[in-house]
Amino acid sequence: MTGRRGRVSSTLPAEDLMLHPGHLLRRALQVMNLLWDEEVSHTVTSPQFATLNALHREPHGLDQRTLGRRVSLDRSTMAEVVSRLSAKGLISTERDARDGRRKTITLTARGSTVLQQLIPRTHLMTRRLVGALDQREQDELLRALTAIVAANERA
Amino acid sequence: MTGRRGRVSSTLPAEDLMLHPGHLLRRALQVMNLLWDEEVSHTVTSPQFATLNALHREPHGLDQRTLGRRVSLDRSTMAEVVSRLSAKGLISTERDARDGRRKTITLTARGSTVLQQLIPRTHLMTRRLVGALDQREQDELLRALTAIVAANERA
DNA sequence: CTCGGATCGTCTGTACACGGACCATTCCCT
DNA sequence: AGGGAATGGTCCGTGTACAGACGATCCGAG
Repeated sequence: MTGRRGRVSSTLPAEDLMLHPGHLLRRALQVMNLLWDEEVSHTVTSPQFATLNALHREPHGLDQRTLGRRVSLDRSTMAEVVSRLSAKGLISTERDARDGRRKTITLTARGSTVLQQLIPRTHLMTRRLVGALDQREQDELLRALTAIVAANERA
Repeated sequence: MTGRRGRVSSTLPAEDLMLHPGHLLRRALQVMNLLWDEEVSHTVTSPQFATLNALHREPHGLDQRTLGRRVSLDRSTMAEVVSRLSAKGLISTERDARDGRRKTITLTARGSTVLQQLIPRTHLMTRRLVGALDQREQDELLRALTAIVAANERA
């Protein structure tokens, strides 16, 4: 009998990763990215879409840091995303006149058009992503993910 | 009245990303990675853990491609993960004698020890990750993520 | 007005993640 | 046995993702 007392030298069985929410989150995101490519765009990624969306109806634009907070990207990553969107002509950047540290990011006309075209496609993608779930399960998923994110808003 | 017919020139309102499962998946994974660092390990990442775990109780080892399939990593990424785990001495690689194309990956004694130490920590991490949900909600989340992943097993 | 701390953006280094091109090896069919 | 297709690994390019160091700028306390 492998008792409860003393050191147990035998190794534990391998973990079933399918029971680990963390592992499943990674896999689900992989699926999402796959569907994004198929249904939404080959050129604009989902973080890029989120960025364009955050700039929509912000006539004065947003500085890079604030933009990052809105779409949940850190400084470094936001800088790269901004650089790529800028190269594609979907946003324009300008140094803030009042605060020399800040960079003001604005949606270009082309960026706005692209955003409008992409929005309905994201909904199609989402339908495929959660298509295997019934309405109640979809609601539960949204609630659960929101709770997880909200519980770690700190920092 | 902005009618239903004809081209609508007015722009649609910005999307609320909090209602997009795709966006929430990305954010939830960010939270997971944060908690992983705090609760599990600063040196072994979650894909690395998944890799070690897949090798557990595989005395003959696995080739890189099969390993990748088990943990859901493509060839390129698996190669890098293997390289890093190898550098840390947690796995060992060897050319397959029978099939010169294959590389056989085996868990080292040190890798096995590290894996055993990490397993209980991953459970603590998971508890924090889904701590805001009651048991039923946790089950629903697992079911939903599993369904999403299973629905895209193709390819 | 000046200096010290806070803030913004940049840059570097590390790590996942994937597609495509490429080479070596193996497998299968003739 | 020979040759073409399939397979395994590598390498390159692109794109998130984040921490830490750094310089420029701003802001508030004295």
